[in-house]
Amino acid sequence: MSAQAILQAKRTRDPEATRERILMHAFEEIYAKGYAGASLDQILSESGVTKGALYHHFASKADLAVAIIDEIIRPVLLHQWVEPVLGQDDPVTALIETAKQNFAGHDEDFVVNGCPLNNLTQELANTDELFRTHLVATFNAWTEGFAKAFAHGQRMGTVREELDPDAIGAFVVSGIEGLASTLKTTRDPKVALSAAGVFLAFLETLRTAAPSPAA
Amino acid sequence: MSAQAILQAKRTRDPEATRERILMHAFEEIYAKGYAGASLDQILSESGVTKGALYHHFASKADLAVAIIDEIIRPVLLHQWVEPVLGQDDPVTALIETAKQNFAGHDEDFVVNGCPLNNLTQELANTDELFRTHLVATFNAWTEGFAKAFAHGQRMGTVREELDPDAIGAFVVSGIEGLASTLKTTRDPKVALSAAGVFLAFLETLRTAAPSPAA
Amino acid sequence: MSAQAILQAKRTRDPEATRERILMHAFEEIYAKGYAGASLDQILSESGVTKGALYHHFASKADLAVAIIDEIIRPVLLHQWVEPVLGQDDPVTALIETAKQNFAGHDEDFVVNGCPLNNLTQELANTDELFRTHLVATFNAWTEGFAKAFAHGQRMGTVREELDPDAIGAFVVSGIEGLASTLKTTRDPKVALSAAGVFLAFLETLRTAAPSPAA
Amino acid sequence: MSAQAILQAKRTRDPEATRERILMHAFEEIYAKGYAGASLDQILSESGVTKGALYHHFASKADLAVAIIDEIIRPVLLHQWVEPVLGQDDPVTALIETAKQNFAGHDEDFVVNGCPLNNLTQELANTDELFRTHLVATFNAWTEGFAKAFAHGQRMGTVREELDPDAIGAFVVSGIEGLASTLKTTRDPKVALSAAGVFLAFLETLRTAAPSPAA
DNA sequence: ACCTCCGGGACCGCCCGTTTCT
DNA sequence: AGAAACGGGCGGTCCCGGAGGT
Repeated sequence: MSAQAILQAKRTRDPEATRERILMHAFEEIYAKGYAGASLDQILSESGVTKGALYHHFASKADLAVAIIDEIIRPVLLHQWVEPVLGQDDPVTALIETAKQNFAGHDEDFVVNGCPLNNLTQELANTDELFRTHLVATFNAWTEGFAKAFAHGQRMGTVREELDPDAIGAFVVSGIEGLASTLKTTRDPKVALSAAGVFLAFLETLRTAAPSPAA
Repeated sequence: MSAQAILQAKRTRDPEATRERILMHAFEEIYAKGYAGASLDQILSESGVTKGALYHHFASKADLAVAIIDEIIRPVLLHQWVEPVLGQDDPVTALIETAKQNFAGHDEDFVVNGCPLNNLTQELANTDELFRTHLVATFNAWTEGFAKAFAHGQRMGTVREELDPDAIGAFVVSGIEGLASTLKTTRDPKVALSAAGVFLAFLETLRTAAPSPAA
Repeated sequence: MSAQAILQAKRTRDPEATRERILMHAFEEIYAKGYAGASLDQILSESGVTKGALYHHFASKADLAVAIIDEIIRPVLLHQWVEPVLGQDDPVTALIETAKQNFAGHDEDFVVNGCPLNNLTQELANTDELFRTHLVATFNAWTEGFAKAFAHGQRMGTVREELDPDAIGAFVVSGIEGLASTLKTTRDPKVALSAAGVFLAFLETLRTAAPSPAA
Repeated sequence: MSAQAILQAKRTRDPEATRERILMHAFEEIYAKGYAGASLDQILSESGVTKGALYHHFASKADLAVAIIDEIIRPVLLHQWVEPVLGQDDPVTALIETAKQNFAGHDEDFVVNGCPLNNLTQELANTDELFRTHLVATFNAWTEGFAKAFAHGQRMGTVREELDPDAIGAFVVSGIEGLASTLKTTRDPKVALSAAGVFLAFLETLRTAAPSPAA
């Protein structure tokens, strides 16, 4: 069989691609309407996939949601927030830059729909232990990413030594979630950005020595 | 009509009480399961009220949710967070005390179900303009309450003058929401409280030079 | 309100009648296709009733089936088999006559679909304890009806005294079920009737004294 | 191809064994849950066979059921009931012994699930002509087996001559089915055995004048 | 001979809302 | 003001079967 034939075959019968199609469209639908509000039929009709294919790849709607958390939300979150900061000798500056980009370069989706993790957390964390497990795992990965970054900064002498990296990591994530929630509520970037400004000002206080907030 | 008949009628025919019953049980159900996940039939059977009574008092499920936002969530929130701070000459100290109480004296509900406003915001802010209007109104009332409190503190000389009361108010609310979300996700008071500690430490920086908590 | 007005109102909104409509059509459908094979949507469309009405009167498909057993199958069975025999001084003769009528005057339904009790028993007795409870209750009512009739015959001196009424009652019901099953299988009244002939010949042996089967 | 490869292939590619696996597991599932209630997917997962293999060996679910009737139910039934009786000079004694064994040495399955033939008959005899054909063929084989046995007994002088072997055969099968149904309904061996006692007593009346069980 | 992947229909249950009536 | 009957539609799930591939 030639390489071309393989490619052609891939087009008509490609489980990986099918799974991906479902996953992406399901993410969009759930992101926009929430877990309970999302309709599998809607996801199916928009992705051009059938019931049979869906239930071949996922055991249930809940299983689909779990896959979205693990395979989409978590990696994207880590990519957007942790990667640019982790391993930097000056994590505070890196984090501030990252935050500015993520809040300023906000796509419409982020303003309207908020943070995907936060959405699912609010809706599902108290309904099903399965969901909470995967949501917590994502939250922890995010938190620990920041904690590691700050600890490295402490070793490098750019972050104040007396701080607890874990506590700061948790607070930073918590703050980001709060700001995302505020942005989604008000839909007014001005309000959100002014609140974000206070947040960034706080981040400055994490540095060692010189740069004080009341300079 | 005999006196007994009147009493009997009073018991079954009490519009205010009926409305209140519906409202309270609906709040509980929606608080626990979200708006989409809540079932009117469930609310009805738990409150011992019938469909007829429900639709006499409320035009629709959405109308019921709006009433919950306006008549339960908003007043409770203002009572718990704004009242203890508003008008205080040292609002920062008052806020810190309030925050400690609200986060430490956490009832089980708050740990498991999170902040009611945040829950509804995440689920409904992007689905229906009606909902968003009432959610934003609540958010603004909360924010402005803090802003006023800080402005008063500035006039009293307990809060640093160069700060923008509106921005701080928005950030504080945003931070509270984020911490509530964290608590709901992890269900681990230790994690949430360590993040909250950072938040409180930040609040301390809002004071004027000489920090006089018990002055 | 005049009597006519009441009747007219009854026509448009008559819960009893609606319940009855559902019950009858559901019985027909389940009788013909079995419990698992029966479709609620089919029952609804044939009875002209809607889902809302159905689930107002019955909690589930299972609940509907239970109502059919209790309110249709059991009374009809007792009416057709037990009533003509119970209290008769010569129950054997009465039973033989009844059996002849029920097997000979068979409607098409009985030949094709068999005994409703037997059908449901075969399908459901081992799947759900709820079903079995109601099926056993029906079976027992039938059996005990015959037992009482035989005991009365014994007191009247028409039934041989050494026989155990309960055992005979159970055997007679068992035999009727077996014959109904045979009729349903073969759809050949000749075969079924020749087997039924042996059954009736056996019943003759239950009498006292003179009339022996080999007379 | 190496010897090992051949062995490996043998293990996975053994059409007869695969067919047998499917057949046995399908029988168990249908026996327990009925035809409509049985799930092909369930059968497949329990037997470790795939859809492809199933539809290679059987054209449809119905075809599978037909194979079960012809290749499992019929031979087992004939083996259990007819073989011990056929060709015996005293078929009545042989039948009584067989019946005692089959009803007393009841395995749990038989008590709970009843007679496989009876189950399928009740469910399917009136839905599909194909099914009925095979069910009737099984029923007839059973009936005729008994008829032959009784005719032989008549020639041997152990069975009363004036009886019609076909009628008795049909009645006996009918009676067995009825007793099996009773046992399945009540799940109470006492009730079933007392009814069975009456049945066996009837069988005794089939003998010629001098009852010589051990002659 | 066998297997993964997929097609699409239909099922039961529930849900929100309305109507009729007291 | 409140109670009960009813209207329909949509929800997730599962199911039988077939097509494509090895």
